[in-house]
Amino acid sequence: MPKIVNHNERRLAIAKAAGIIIAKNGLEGTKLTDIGHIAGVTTGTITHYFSDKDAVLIAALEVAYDTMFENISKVTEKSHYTLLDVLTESLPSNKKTQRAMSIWLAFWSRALIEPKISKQQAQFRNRWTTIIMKEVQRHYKINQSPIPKDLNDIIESLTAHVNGLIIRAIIDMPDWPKKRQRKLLMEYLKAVGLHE
Amino acid sequence: MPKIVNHNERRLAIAKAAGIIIAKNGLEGTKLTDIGHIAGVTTGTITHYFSDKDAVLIAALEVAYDTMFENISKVTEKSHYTLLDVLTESLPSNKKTQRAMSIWLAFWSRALIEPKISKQQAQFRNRWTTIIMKEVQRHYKINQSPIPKDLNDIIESLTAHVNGLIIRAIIDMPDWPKKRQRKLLMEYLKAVGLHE
Amino acid sequence: MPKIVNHNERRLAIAKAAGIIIAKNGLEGTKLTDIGHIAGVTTGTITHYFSDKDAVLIAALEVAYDTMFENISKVTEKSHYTLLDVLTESLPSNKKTQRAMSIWLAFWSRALIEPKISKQQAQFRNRWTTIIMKEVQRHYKINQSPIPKDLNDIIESLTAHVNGLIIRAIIDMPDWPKKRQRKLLMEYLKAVGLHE
Amino acid sequence: MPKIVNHNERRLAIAKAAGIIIAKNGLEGTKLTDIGHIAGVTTGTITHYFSDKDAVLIAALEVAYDTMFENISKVTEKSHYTLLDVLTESLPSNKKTQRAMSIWLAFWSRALIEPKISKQQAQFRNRWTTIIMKEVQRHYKINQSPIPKDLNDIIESLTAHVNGLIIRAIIDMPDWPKKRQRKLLMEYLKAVGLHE
DNA sequence: CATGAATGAGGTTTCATTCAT
DNA sequence: TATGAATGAAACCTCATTCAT
Repeated sequence: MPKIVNHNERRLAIAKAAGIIIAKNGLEGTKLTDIGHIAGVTTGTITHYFSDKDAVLIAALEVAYDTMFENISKVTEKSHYTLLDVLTESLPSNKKTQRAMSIWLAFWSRALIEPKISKQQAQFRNRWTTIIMKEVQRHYKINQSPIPKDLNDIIESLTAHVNGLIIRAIIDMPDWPKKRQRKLLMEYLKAVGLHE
Repeated sequence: MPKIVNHNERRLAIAKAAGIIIAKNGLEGTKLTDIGHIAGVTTGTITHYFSDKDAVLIAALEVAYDTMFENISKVTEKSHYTLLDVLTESLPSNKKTQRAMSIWLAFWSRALIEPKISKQQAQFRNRWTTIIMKEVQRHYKINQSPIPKDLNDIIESLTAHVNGLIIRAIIDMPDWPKKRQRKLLMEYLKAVGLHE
Repeated sequence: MPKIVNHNERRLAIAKAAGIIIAKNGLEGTKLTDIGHIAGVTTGTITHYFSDKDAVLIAALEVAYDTMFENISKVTEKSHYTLLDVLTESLPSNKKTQRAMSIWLAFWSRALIEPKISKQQAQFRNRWTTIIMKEVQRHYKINQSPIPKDLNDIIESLTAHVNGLIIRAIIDMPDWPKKRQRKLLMEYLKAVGLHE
Repeated sequence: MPKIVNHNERRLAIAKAAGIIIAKNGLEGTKLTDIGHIAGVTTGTITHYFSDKDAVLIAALEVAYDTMFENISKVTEKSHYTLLDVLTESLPSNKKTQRAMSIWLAFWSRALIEPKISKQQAQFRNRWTTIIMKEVQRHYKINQSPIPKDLNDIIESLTAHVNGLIIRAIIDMPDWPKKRQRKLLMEYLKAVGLHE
């Protein structure tokens, strides 16, 4: 009988290791040997679980996505929460989310070049848009406001603003503690009628 | 007898060639040979004019920055213009600015890793903040509004929003024609009392 | 409880699968995983039945040899046949023999390097020479000709010629249909007094 | 001013080194590092002069071809020579030609797989056929014999025979000194009316 | 000063073999 | 006995940098 291992578990472990290296060294500074070193395996093992180096990187991106979505879920499962609470989870407020955002950021420029990454990003954006759309509508309902006609643009604007805050926060981390991130986000929401 | 050429001119030509390649292939897909091919020189010549590959890349980034600032200057030199007009120049509205923004985007993730790039980005941000600060104050003056106490946060929020719009526009270019970029920016400015 | 299978049967199945891959991809393009794929087993199973990759390849060569010798036997078992009939069986006239010859050809250059392969080839050649020697003597007997003194050289020359025809036929297959192969062989046999 | 080197000379030196390794280790046992070791350069230099490993191997094959054709030319430039003399030059009679033939043999099986090699071989065969055709016609003229109708088949048969002798001689070198090679070739030529 | 030929370190990837079950 | 997961050595190739002219 052959060795029995949990295929998905090992894939996940390698993907997580890849995420650590990507956040630390950037996408082009990520070497398979370094990933293997963190994961405790050799490069041969990595390519046994992934077709390609690219496949490893994409798996790391997926793990980063999942981290964000899980955080959002944790909030929306509660009985009382505001749109601000949901969106705050999308900001790099703690070490874990910071790393997830760094990984995410690392892929942006590559998405411009490689269609495979571009598709992956688009898929993620759709997931995010769907969630936010639902939460924004919930906000209007709770506040008994009518749903605006240009809802799509409101969502796009909100998305852009959150993206912008993420970048600013990640790049100038010391100047952007969690409180400030949340405060600026709140000001924006107030201004566009999404907080009260 | 060596060819006599203008040192700075050749540096600029190489930096521009580098920008073309970065916008096309991304930062990690940029090879000195490709840059040389565009600039009509070989790698030996490039490293003769630049200490390092990194120096070439940074020069390309500076050229991209200059493009943006020049565009802004063109607007502010006019007699009548609004804050919206100024900020619109910072969006990837035409081929040239799109390329400049792509280059800029390519450097973000690297700024997280390399202090040299990080410093360069910070320097650029300061320049930008200074300009925008002045223009925002001009807006309040023209509209005879008092200058808010949290001016810094307003600038930061504005910066974040513009950054976010740039990313969204570059990554999903076909869905983001110039008009839509400007419209969404205007909505934001109205919401935060920086337009009309 | 392990599966109960016939050891020799599985070895043969794997060797045949190896032959298919060798004919298709050449000796250096032959991977154990591909052989396993054809045979419906994994590499672990292959190396369980064979000491070595080389052992698998040699087994494939043996199968190819056996194909040729079986074909010859089928002819010599008949009551009436000529030397030409026997030799024709050694030419790549149909799909099956073509594959056998391709496998055989693949091993030639390796025989120059590896003594193990070289020995195998020598052994095969001896078997072939013995058969041909017998058939040539039968030819002289039937035609009531005296046996020439330089019989060995005649056999060698004949062997060389057949080898040469095989190569030409395999490499330029479309130009070498069965008829032409047989015709050219016949011309040679006539010229050296081994036909009619 | 850049370094000045003779590009073709260095390519040739590397190709020759490749030929030495191919003859010694076979095609799949040929590593770029070994070639570099013989040529006194590193792998980087090799790939600077050749696009690919394949390109190096093909260059080695071309050098082997040229060796054979040069030997033939040396004979045909003399005032008196026979067809046997010409063909003898195509046999692996000395160390140098033995190596050339070993290289040639190494490529046969690969020609079945790779079209690039196949084309190269076809090109070589055409060159050889042209030469031999001319020499065979010269033979008939000198001997005042009419040119047979099936000249093409005669050439093909002759080619096949020479190929066969080459293989036999290379594989069982100790048993095939130059004299024996020439003797067997002569017997064949006599038998088909191409010697006297 | 200016160039491009040459370098070689190091990364990804392949694949026969090993070993735990 | 039989299997397939895991390994890791080694090969090719890329490309920034160096150096001779």
